[in-house]
Amino acid sequence: MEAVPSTPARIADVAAHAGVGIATVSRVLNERGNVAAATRARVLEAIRILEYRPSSVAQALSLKRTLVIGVVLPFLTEASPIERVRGVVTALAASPYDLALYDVESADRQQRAFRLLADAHRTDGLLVVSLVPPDEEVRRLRAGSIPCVLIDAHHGTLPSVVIDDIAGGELATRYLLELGHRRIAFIGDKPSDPFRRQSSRDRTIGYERALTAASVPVQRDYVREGTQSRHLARNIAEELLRLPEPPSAMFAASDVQALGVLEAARGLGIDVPGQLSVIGFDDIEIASYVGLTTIRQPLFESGRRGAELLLQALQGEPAPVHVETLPLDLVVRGTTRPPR
Amino acid sequence: MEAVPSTPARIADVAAHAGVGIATVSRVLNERGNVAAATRARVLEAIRILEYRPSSVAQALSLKRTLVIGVVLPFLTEASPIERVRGVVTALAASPYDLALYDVESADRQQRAFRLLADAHRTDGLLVVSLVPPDEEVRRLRAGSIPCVLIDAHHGTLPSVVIDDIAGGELATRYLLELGHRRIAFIGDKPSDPFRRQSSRDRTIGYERALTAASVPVQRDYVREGTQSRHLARNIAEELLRLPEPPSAMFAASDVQALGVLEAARGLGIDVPGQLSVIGFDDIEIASYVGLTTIRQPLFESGRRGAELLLQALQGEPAPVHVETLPLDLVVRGTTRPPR
DNA sequence: TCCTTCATTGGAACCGCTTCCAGTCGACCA
DNA sequence: TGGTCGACTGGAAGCGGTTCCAATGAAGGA
Repeated sequence: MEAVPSTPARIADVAAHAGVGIATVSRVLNERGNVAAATRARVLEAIRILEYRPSSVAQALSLKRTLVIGVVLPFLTEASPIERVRGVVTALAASPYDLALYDVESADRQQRAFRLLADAHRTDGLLVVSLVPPDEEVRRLRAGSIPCVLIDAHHGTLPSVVIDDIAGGELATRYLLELGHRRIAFIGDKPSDPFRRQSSRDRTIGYERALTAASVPVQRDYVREGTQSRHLARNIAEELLRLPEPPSAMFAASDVQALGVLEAARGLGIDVPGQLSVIGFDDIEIASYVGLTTIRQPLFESGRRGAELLLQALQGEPAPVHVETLPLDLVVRGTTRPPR
Repeated sequence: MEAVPSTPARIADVAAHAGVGIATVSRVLNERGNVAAATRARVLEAIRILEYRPSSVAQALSLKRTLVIGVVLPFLTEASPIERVRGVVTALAASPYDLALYDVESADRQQRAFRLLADAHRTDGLLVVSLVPPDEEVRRLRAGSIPCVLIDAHHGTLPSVVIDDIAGGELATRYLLELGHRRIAFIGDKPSDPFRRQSSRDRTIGYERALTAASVPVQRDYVREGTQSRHLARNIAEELLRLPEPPSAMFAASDVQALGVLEAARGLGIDVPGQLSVIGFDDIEIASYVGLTTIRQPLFESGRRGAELLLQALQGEPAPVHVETLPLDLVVRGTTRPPR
């Protein structure tokens, strides 16, 4: 039985044990070649005996890279960001990079996270989800030459992976229009939300555009906003359904909100899709369970793709500041039907 | 306008700019005191001008701590681990620690993750979720004196945060028995799953124990196993419902599986809870939406608590190898009712 | 007035690894 | 057989911090 040292071995210990210089050990470790087979064997044996593992911290300092990729995102609470993270994890699995997660629920957390990450040392690259880093931090990142890819967000000088939210809003709305609906309500994010997603606003634009294209006037009281929560969406939907002239269809800017709508309808004894059609956005896991008609956006894929772009940039490839737009699909399930 | 240096400033730059030694800058940075107010001001000014941020990598090397906590977990795919991670994130938010995420979907990923983490340098502490690290790695962690807390898993020599799965299984089953059910089926995880959770097996034990206590014989063909997926659970539930003498109630080892059961019932036109009662386990977000009766386990809390214990250990407090058992609650909603 | 005390300060060692660079030495060629 | 070449090898200089320790000098006490 080989003795286990009480303190982890350092490269010098290995060198001493093998009777070689530390440079040689390093060469063996990094397969730099130029090491005699016999020497190599002795070193490997010493490594085995001492259970030596190089300190990644020391390597990071020496090589000026950490092999860590930071992922900054708000709303870890929700289903869709999680799907994106899964995509990132998958893409990173085959790489030597670790993933550090920064959830920013509040504005100051956000501040802190970016500050931390822009310190040019903690991570080699950054993936920012559904958030636009302040210009100041973008400048810092650039100064530290830390590549950064945005997912579900736009910035003039950063590559990003997005969907066309306007088109998505149009797609959903047009579908409802084609079914014959004319009284179509929209439930999106609240503009006052500091984290308000651009995406929600764009979906609103798409919604209005589709209505206009179909010569259906946009009614102010059919366009409502709450935060990304089922509960709030439910309240809003209830209000809408109690209107003198309630909508015959609702387009929610996210599936989570659509669930709130369904709940409201259920609570009020309103049949879906008999009396009310509902369409969501995202196609999260539960959507298929509930049979929700929705616009599918490739969440998992967005994370994977973003991570791939970042890895490329990390490889030194000249990752152009390009915007990659992922496709959207209308997924028709059971919550939509022509109006009576 | 102050010039922004092209390359990030190092502590020596600050020292030079302020006309002091680097030791003094470090003292200011770490508020070690013993620095004249005027000197301090000059240093701070230099830091501001140069936009200096200490390199955490260099600090890590020098201080022998990384300020990173690793979280290892399988099934990032699923709702419940995510809830736990949220708890961890919350607990860590107030601390100076970052969170590195290691998702282990396969056995070799698992191997790799533990290997990486036990290298004694990458993280200061480890949180392992729903997984038991191999003894070999536990030894390594101990050798590197990296504290480790288990969540939803047991190990003789490591502190952990768990629930009493046996009691949970009993609680669910007893409730069904009290409603008057006698033909109660159980759907759990497959034993052949390499990641199979101990928890599922324990719930089975609780299930059997409750039946036995009520003098209801355990029927082999009422106890089924699949993996943690809605789809498989659905298939299994369909089989059960097609039995000559189908169960009047089903206890699923997780809410996700319970959803599969509900789906099966819906597909077969079987009314829940009219003809079939269903109870799940976990109380994930959707459960309340669907109105699923379930056993609530504090997922978020488990992550928070685990992180707290780890932080304590990191503070040098003698974290005893204790097992913290979190409480379970029966949450009665709409999917259970006495049999006809 | 001289010495001790103590707040300040900076030099230098060290954390553990990579790598440049110079030195060794046997092999091969003319 | 002398010289050149090239495969190996190890010393030492960073990477960017922290901190021990000695040095400086002004203030306080005898």
